[in-house]
Amino acid sequence: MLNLSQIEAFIAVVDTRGFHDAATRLGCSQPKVSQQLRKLERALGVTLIHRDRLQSMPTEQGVRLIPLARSLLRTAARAKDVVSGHKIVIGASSNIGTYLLPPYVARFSRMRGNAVDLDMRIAGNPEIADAVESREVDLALMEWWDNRRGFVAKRWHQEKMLVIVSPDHPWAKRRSVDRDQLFEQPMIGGEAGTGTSALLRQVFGKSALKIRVGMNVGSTEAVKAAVKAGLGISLVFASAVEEEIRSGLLCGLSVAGFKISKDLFVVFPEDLPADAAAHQFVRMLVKG
Amino acid sequence: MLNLSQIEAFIAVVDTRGFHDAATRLGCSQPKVSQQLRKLERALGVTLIHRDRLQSMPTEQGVRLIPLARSLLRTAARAKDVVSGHKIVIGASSNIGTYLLPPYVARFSRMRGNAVDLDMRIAGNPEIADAVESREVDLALMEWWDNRRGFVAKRWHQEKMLVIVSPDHPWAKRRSVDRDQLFEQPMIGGEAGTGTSALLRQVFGKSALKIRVGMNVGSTEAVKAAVKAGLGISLVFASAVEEEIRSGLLCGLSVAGFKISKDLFVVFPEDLPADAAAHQFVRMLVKG
DNA sequence: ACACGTTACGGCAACCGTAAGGATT
DNA sequence: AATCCTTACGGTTGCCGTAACGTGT
Repeated sequence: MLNLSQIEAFIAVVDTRGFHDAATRLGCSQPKVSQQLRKLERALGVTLIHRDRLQSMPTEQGVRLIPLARSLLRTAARAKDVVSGHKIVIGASSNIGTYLLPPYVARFSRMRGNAVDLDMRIAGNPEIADAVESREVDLALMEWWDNRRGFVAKRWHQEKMLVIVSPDHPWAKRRSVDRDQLFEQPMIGGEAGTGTSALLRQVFGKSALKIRVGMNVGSTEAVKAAVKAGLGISLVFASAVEEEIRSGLLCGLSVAGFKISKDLFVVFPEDLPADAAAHQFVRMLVKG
Repeated sequence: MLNLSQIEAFIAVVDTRGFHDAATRLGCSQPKVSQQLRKLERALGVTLIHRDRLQSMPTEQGVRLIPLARSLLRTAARAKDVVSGHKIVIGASSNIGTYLLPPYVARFSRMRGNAVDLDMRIAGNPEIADAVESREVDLALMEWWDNRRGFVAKRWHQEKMLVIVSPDHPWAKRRSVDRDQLFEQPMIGGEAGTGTSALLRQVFGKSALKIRVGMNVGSTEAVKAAVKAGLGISLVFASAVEEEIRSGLLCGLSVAGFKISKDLFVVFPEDLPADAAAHQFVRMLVKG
């Protein structure tokens, strides 16, 4: 049977790129790290770390192990909180976690006082999907969910999406833009795996295929910066640009004749007990 | 640091509702289970199992731990497959892959949860032979194997072969046909390289040479369609025509005085590790 | 008395830190 | 020589199976 302290040693070596530093971080002797690694490698039947004088690097197989290893450690670390039931971890995709979640968390904390210790994990939508599946988080607020077995997904919010342009853009003074005009402009893409292209197909049908994504900058903050700099236009959460639109740093437009909004889901395990704190959070979301 | 074998013991007790049965399942002594549980409970600072004379049940905290514990075990079990990077790929000749394999795959998936990523490759018998030799597939289910070096072939199934005719055929009402009558009719041939002609020689000896193959249509689905259309008779897997015979679309006959059945083999590399997921699949096939 | 879990004990393997060894620059 | 990992060694720990011991039916 695999041993978590071996996994911990492996991750320490990966992070510090050295056995000695890994030992320091773990607070143990360096030969112990060597031994743990060797055992793990024998158990798995592969070399995980390429030892090098300058820096020890994971092998190809080691790289494949890393995400699984981190997941194991995070899940194991949660065991204490889970049995106590007093601490819950909420996962959220970047956009949701950044622009929508904070007020809910504040409200929940006020409701429950400090009876419940609340933690958030914000990451990309695909990472959060894995995190809820492996129980690293108790529930997840997501932009897109792929119906994995054993989980419930409920729609809890419908977020309006806005086309944004810089104040120098020809459309800056307009309130809306025609579909065909929109398609002519290349768009700046944000976070991957959030289902935005699926949403566009849903709204515009086949003609959505005409949309060109000129750049993909990975995060909404980066999208906003790129649009402000006049690099192009984009489509983002209304909540994400509320501030900039009010202060005139960005201009938000709708698409004439279309209502573009994204359904947001809360996802949790089917077997989440109804009296768990996490379940109360879900009810708060879905009701109000 | 949490220990996975403690978690394993916990889950075993939860599943079997008893320390003794848990020990049996884990293949260890019962006091060991007690000890593991006590350690886990001390580590988490709570009682996880309510010991009872009749059945041991998880406490409220224990219940909360269950999903996380199962997740940990599943993830840990995946480690080996993940580093290997090889999801299991099962090769199968068309007939086997189409008519026999699916229930086995379903059963294996249930056994192993989603811990193993299973893929199938269905192609002609010769193609599958090459695929297993070049390690494109981890194991192959075949109708015929030419004893290439470095591989093990085990018989895992004996499939009954039926003569099939259309419901309009003079033999339609009969349950069996004489050998000599069979030889008079030209047969429709199916997939090449499946060893059917060798099988016929084995069953009928030299007289099998009298068999004439009037058409060769390449696949069993095509054979069935041709026979239904009254183009001739054929000899196919009983499993392949079960449905049609039940519904009267085809009639199946045996050959009087002969038992025609084809041995099916599972083929895999000699050096396939005994603990590889693919090897477990082989064991499942050969045992049950 | 029986069924089931806990406690006690002892042998043995595994762990882990110190110290020495190797390899590479 | 210096650095970094591996190997060697020995004391200690703790694991685990057998056996004895509660405890409730």
